[in-house]
Amino acid sequence: MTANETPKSGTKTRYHHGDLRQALIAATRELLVERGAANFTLADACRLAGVSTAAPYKHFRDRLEVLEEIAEQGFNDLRERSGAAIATSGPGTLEGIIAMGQAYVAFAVAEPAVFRLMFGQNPALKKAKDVSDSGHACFAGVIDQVALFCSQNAVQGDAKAIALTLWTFVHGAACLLIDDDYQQVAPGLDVEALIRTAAPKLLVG
Amino acid sequence: MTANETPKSGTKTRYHHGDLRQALIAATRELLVERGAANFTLADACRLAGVSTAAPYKHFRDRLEVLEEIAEQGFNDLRERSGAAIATSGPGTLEGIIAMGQAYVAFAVAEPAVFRLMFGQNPALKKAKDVSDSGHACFAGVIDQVALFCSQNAVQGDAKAIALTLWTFVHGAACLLIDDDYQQVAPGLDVEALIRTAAPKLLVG
DNA sequence: CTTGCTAAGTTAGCATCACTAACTTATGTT
DNA sequence: AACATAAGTTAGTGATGCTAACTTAGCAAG
Repeated sequence: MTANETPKSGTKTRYHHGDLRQALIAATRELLVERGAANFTLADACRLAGVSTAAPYKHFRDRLEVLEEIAEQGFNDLRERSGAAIATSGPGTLEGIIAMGQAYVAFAVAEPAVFRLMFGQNPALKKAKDVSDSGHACFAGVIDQVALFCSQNAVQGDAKAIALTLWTFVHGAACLLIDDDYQQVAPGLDVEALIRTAAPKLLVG
Repeated sequence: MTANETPKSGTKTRYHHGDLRQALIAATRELLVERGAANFTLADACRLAGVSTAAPYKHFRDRLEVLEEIAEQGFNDLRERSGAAIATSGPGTLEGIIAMGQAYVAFAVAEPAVFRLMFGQNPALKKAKDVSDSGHACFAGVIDQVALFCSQNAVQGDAKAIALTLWTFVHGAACLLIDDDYQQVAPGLDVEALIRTAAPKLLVG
């Protein structure tokens, strides 16, 4: 008799106190922004949500399951942003590919903690099937898009290999940006320009 | 009367129990390899070194200071590896630049936890002056090397910008490799080949 | 050789955290 | 109106980071 399937009104109504599950996710995201995943404590998320420290375990197996859910939402978010970038810039075009790269970096900058959850090393998290599937779907979209460009522009060479190359570059840019590593050698670097310059080189070569 | 300056014999002799400072660093590195920085506990390092959990505070300010020292050693290690790669492949050559990139990735693969400490987000760690300086020196070497190539081969364009582009790509490859993200879309990818292909494209344009 | 200073260890204790168990509240159904 | 149960509570366990106060051991000077 899991009464989860038919909540009272529309989208978010749950039992007593409202939707604690989503409230905890929101609180966790807030804390992740402030202090990073390493220093985040579930107890503080409880305090933010105004519940006892035992309450989360009615909704989540683990401290980790909260992070899993956030990572999965992150992949959906990233896929939407990529899709939007392609849609406005034209599928299969150089501009579209570049816009996708910019969207990738923009996402990392907007949600660095979530980005690190998604791509950072966390074996327990990556083994979660939902997260793994979301990630795969996300990457598949990117690779397909690059393959489309290759076929439309008659670019020789393995489309998948090229896509991997582009992803590698854009991912590196995102990491170095959000981890403040660029600041050491090139403060105020224009990463958008960096991508705009490098993308065509890697695409045609 | 800090008696640290003139130890009894040569290099590592300290007071009673031997060199606990280095023993703790070694133990910490071991644990970092096994479980990553997030799940590492100082208490376990103490257990490995065979001392009480209060002992570290005679040698380190903090749990964090152990990590700072490891990060700093990591930058020195990376600089040595880069230097060796250049030395054997010829300074200012394409092969030299590529070898440096491979050395960067090889270091990340050999010491993923240390690599993450060095480049990952950890504001408290990056503010440590020793770590910051080591990092800067390391990057400066790389950039100089690329600049040398540019002048020797009469490549037009800003040498520093090109160096940043190369670093971005190689760093992305290292991250995606050690975080197991390539496995999702391209299991068994040959990263060395990826770098060998991309480097010339980014260098000349 | 003894005395004493002090670096380097110890045990004991604090506050916090993740998580569990057992109890209580309140909600929707019958 | 009664009840079954989802969703919350308090209380408790073991582990952690770190501190305070005590103990041990190495070195130097008298």
